[in-house]
Amino acid sequence: MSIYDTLNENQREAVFHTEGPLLILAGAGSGKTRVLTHRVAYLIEQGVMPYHILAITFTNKAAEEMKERVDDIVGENGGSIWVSTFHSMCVRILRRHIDRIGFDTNFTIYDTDDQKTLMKEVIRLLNIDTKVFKERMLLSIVSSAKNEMVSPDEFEQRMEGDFQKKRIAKVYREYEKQLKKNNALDFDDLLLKTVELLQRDEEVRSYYQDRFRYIMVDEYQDTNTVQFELIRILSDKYRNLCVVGDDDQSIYKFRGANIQNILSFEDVYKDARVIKLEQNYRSTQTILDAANAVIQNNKGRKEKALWTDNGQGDVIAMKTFESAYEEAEYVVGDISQKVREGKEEYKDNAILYRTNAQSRLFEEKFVTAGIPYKIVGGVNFYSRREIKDILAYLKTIDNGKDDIAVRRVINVPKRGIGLTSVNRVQNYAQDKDISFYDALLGADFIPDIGRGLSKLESFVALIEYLKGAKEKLGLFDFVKEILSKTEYIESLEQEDPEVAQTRMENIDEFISKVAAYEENAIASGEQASLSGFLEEVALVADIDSLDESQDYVILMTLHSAKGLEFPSVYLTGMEDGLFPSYMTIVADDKDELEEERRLCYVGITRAKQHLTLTNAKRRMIRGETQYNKTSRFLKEIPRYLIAKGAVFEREKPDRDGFGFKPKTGFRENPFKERKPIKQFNVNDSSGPGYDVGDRVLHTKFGVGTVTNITAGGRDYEVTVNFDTAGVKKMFATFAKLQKQ
DNA sequence: ACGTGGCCACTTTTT
DNA sequence: GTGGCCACGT
Repeated sequence: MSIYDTLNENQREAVFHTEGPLLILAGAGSGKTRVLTHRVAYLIEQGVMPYHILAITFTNKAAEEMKERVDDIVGENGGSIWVSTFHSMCVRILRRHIDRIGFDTNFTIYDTDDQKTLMKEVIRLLNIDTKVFKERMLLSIVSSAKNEMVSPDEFEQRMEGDFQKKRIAKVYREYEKQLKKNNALDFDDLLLKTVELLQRDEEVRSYYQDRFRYIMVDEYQDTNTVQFELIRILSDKYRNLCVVGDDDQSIYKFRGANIQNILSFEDVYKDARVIKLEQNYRSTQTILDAANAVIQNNKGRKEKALWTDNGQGDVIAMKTFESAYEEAEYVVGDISQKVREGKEEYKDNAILYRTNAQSRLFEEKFVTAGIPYKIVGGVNFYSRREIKDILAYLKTIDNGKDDIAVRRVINVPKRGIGLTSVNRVQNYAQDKDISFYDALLGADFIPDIGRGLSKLESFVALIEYLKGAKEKLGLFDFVKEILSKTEYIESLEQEDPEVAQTRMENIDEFISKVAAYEENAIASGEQASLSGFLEEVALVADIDSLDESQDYVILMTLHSAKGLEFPSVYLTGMEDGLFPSYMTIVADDKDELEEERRLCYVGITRAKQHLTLTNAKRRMIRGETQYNKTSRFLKEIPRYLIAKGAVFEREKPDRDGFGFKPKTGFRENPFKERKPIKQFNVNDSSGPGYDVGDRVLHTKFGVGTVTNITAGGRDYEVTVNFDTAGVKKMFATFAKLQKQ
């Protein structure tokens, strides 16, 4: 009996085929993760050093899971294999070697917001008319150029003769120049610069080629041109490249994914072995039939048909509602009922939708019904204002060349440095061709700076002090020091007491993340560096925070759902104009519609047992009521698979036990016990109101036991071991822990 | 220097 | 319905 006995014939073949290029066409739910992990185990068993194995996944979460599962099979041996996303792998390589192509190794990573700010700057510098070229559009053009590995020079050549487009080439060039000046890379650069480095530096190239003798790439259908080039170079010496993907699940064309990477893999690698995995272990036959029926309407795909042993299962539920409001009410009520009857847990249920905006109605219903839920995506935690402010301080201290970060915090909290002063510094820096912060260091040479000088000097003194503090303190204490020395919290309260509460909760969560990062680093014997933390933060996706051990209903877009599975799936907003989106309908572009259809296919195949499809006749979009028709994708599902529910009537929700509170009364979120914000200066003898050993309740982390309390200068620092969320350190003032 | 009020564009999806 | 931006007033 070996671990490979549980695999089917095709899966085994994929596991044992270790030498040379291999394409695994893995249909949804066909056990590709099992194949990949077993393949790693097999390689190690065959005597391959773990050190020589590289596995690339789509998200950090997938990478974590894979590491765990490999460890389960081969023990800690798996520890030294590289499992990471494209982006984190590139960062790791670049941090070591990017100086060889003329960047500092402590570069900053720019997120979408930073890119926007930078682009605005470029637009200003070049006097671009934003009526003609929108910054959004410019960014997307630059991004696709980078994804296609087109340099500014090439771009300009291609645009020869078109005056307008030549202007875009100028924008591209200037944008690149600014990035370099700020010692920053954007997301696309992470990939592009790595390829550039490998192409240009023979020594680095052969080092990594020799290191990564066995390379595996998951979700291959969503790789773009640079990513393809990257793995092509890396695998060029040993050619042991195994890619796994499903062309029917390619949904990131808008982000540069090149479906040709998978469709023509066999043309590029003539000796490639191709293995199809068509047996599905996830869903019922009914669900698969529906998925197959939908996807069959696409033309450009590799023919395949999923099948399963799982049996027919339930028919698919389909409900039409008068309004989106009723749709949400039904879904929430249905889940609530199933849980009450003990049929399922909350976490068995996922609500999927096309656009993030649709989450709002569901959220409202969940709050009133008192049901735990988790929304994935939407406004990224790290792009909230207060978090970006703190991050900008950290970046300023970490990389003084990052002008965008410095300019963000120079007057936050308000310290009387206005636009005029900032512009003077800016112009001076530009003149002398030095960074913004370097200009501040020599502020007394700046012409006309006048009364602003003392304020600038005290800002510089603050940053310089913090730079010193960074060396002496651990990361956690250092972040606390920043908050205290800048008086950031106080300024929040002063500015707007209403939202200060939420912002402080976010800051509290951020601090917990810092603590978690530090503990994690110490546990794995690494150094908890500021740069390391910033890097991790820049590369996390919201989906990475999904925690299967927590019992909550999960809400997310169809895009985020890729790679996941749930016993019950609600595919909501199945309306023409919403899904497929209005844009793709009017674009009248077959390819775009096919991509939407693949998205539908992804959604359907997330369901293991129960699939519910819903739509609403009327819904508010951007404050306007729209009347949409049933989604064309719904009509592609054969009728016999569907139990069609009548149009929803408001049928005595109370007797049905939907459990909704009457509309009047009880509008407050029951999770949030509002207490007056406790002031700083807790130097009184009362303590935080609980003690070591007490059981306490936190709004986000649930119940836990207090393991430590230390009195800081102005606040108590509490360590709590939460039953589900693990150990967290936090400030008593933010945490608002309730003694149980 | 900084706050405010009105106008506008925006929403498809994200590492 | 919301957030960003500009113009204006203090």
